[in-house]
Amino acid sequence: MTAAQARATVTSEAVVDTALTLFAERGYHGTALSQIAEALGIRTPSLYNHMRSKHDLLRVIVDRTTAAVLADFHEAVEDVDDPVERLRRATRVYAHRHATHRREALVVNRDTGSLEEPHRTELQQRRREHEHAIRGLIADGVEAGVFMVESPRLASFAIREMCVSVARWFSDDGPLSADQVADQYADFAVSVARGCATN
Amino acid sequence: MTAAQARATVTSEAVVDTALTLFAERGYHGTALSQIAEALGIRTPSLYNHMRSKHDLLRVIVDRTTAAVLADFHEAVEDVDDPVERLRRATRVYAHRHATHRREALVVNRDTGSLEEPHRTELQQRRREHEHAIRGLIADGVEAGVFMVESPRLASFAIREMCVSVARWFSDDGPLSADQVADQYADFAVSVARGCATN
DNA sequence: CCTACCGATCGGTAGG
DNA sequence: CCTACCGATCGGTAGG
Repeated sequence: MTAAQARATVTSEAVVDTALTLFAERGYHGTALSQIAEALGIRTPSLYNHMRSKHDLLRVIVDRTTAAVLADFHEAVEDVDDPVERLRRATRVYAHRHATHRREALVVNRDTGSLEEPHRTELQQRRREHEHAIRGLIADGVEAGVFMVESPRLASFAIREMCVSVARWFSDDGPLSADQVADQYADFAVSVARGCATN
Repeated sequence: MTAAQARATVTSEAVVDTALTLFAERGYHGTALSQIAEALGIRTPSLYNHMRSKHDLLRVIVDRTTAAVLADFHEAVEDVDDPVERLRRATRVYAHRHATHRREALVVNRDTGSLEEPHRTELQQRRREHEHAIRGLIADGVEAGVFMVESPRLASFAIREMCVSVARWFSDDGPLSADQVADQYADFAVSVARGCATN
């Protein structure tokens, strides 16, 4: 089921998925509902059988994605005690998600600002939660003497954005798999936290 | 000269500057010319005395910024031979620029895709030039035996985006100056390139 | 799922 | 620098 067909039958999921593709490509404000409808092979008003509004499509996308990021994190670090390994796993799963869910990442990072209140604040809160979690892992490692950074806050910013950026270039047709990229980025993250720049 | 005043006199630079602020805040497609005009205290059609089109405003912003990034780079590494110091200086100046030119960075990274051809391709070409330059520094260090990464390409992606992200959180009112942030990010970059994750 | 249609707003032009 | 105005398109509704 790809594009225009006679008397298409469309689901809510298909609408979200198509919105995801187009929002990622052109941005939320750069995408018209008519384009989403056309990609699904229906007329614009028919979309309203499957969604509340354009804004709600964005809200759903951002909501799901940030929830999944937090779930990933907790699953990745549970049952692991070593601070280095905890950071490695947390960053690996975060980078991995950005290779396998590129569209979601692009939309969240580009268009969260277009959310209306109270959604915007709620979502930023959830992203902050992930940032604080990563920052905590780094601070734990510093306390344990295995990491050496001046500011866990700065390091967490740098490490997280490094992982996020995978969404901007990763391709399934590229030379490296999502797993391979995630492993290397996890190494980058640990290198940053260890702080081996000064000799 | 801030907002609405009776019979304002506006310059081309003021229009670009105001566009920069609003594009950074709401995105290119999320900003109306009427909002730019209002911020300048004039009517929308009067903008056309100082610009060619909305699209051209974006083009000018992206064009200037990418040119400045390349100029920064070349000035930073000239007369430096040590590969470690070359990477340190290149990333320091890049991070520093993203702290001091936040709006420009946000617009370039968010809205370059909204440029029409041939501008879009031209500008991506210029960004690629910077990426290749950073990649080259890393490859030089690997060859010299001072850096240790599997893929200079991946490392350059990670390091560059790390620096870019400074624009997303830096504040003049924050605890760290642009210089201090730039120094720490340069350390992060060198740590990544040295590859001290595996023990 | 459709056609018909809404008010609002968009970027931009004419003409002074 | 302005007023007056353009066609196009926006997100969304009515009603079936």
